[in-house]
Amino acid sequence: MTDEPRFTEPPKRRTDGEQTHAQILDIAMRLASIEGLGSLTIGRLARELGVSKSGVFAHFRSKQRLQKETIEAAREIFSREVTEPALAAPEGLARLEALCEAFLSYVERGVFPGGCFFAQILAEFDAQPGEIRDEVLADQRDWVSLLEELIQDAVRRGELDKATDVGQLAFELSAALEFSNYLSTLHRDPAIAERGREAVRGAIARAR
Amino acid sequence: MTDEPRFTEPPKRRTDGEQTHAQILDIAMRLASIEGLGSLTIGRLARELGVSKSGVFAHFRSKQRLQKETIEAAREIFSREVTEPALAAPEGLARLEALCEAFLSYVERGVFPGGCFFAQILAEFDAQPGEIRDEVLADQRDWVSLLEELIQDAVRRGELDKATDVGQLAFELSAALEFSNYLSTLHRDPAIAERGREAVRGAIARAR
DNA sequence: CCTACCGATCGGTAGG
DNA sequence: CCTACCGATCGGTAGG
Repeated sequence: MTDEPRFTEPPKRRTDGEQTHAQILDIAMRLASIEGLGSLTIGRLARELGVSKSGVFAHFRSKQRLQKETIEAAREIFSREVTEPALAAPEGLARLEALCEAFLSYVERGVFPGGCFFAQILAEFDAQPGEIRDEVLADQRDWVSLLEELIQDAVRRGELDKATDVGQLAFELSAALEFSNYLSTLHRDPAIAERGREAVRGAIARAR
Repeated sequence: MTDEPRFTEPPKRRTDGEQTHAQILDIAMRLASIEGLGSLTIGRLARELGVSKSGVFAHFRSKQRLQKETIEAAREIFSREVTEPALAAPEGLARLEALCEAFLSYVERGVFPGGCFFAQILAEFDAQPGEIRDEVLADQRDWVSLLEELIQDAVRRGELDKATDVGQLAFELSAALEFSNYLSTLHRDPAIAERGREAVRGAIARAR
């Protein structure tokens, strides 16, 4: 691979070892979003970075550990790019709408080159019991909890109907967002994100 | 012996080679629905079937070919389990509803042990250009075309509103069905299919 | 369908 | 971070 633009270096000082560690995880996240977390190999990462295989291995000591740290690094990106911007919106319905828009924007902006990292590993590990699937389950629950919390807030404030089925609305919003992610990635067509936006608008309008 | 003419012999009697070929594809579909089409290996299939690696290899002559034939075999299962039963319903809205229900039932019945085969390879190959992705694209287009056709029929018959956005409704139904598949597979909770059913009912009700 | 093999790559270890 | 290595497995070939 060629040198790709990196995130601008944060002002804090890192040791060389910490920098390399972070660089490995950066490449790992991008690769995993495209080819899956199971297709990650230590040798491949070493080639991409131009170091020896055992040079990469030394940072993680097992493939499982590499996979888990890659998920953890992706969580930080997701928080920074989706959750935190949305939580900056005013509480209530506006914040719920901001979260949905932040997700669609994150897919459109290509934060991960293979689409949403967590949508990828959901489909990859949904039927493969083990520690990775448990992580996927936890992330899925956190996402649904966040959505339900924002929906509940909007209901409490009278911006959504008291009779709203909170779990059902969270399901329908998630379905629109995640399917939008898969189709956008497949077709590379910006019109797909608009389908997602319309679905989100419709689901929210019906709950008013 | 088998030298005598047999009039009772079913015409679909296969040679041993054809039977083995079909058995390999059967295991390949199941495995791919769980672990992905990229994780299929010839050696693994050989072990599962109790034959030699090159015994399996001889049937396909390349991994690509194995993958493509696996997709083709899965299409036949999908037709038999989802599309054909739905097309047996009366034309119009009833047929559209039958298709959605047939999909949810196919997921619930565990036709593939890892959930819908095509949802799996959609997520797996959406960002990996190549011949497999092209197959995924074609299948996705066929699915959307079928949905849109049934929606259009229902509109023509006055069972759905003339103002219905056909493409948008097809998107929303697909989103509910596919997300239902991923979550059902992840949680192994029958309540998820009900979320899907409710989402389908809602989307159709709004288009009436 | 088999045995016997090929070069490449896998995750991981030893020792520095 | 490196070289050098381990046994296992990969896709694929040769010859039967």
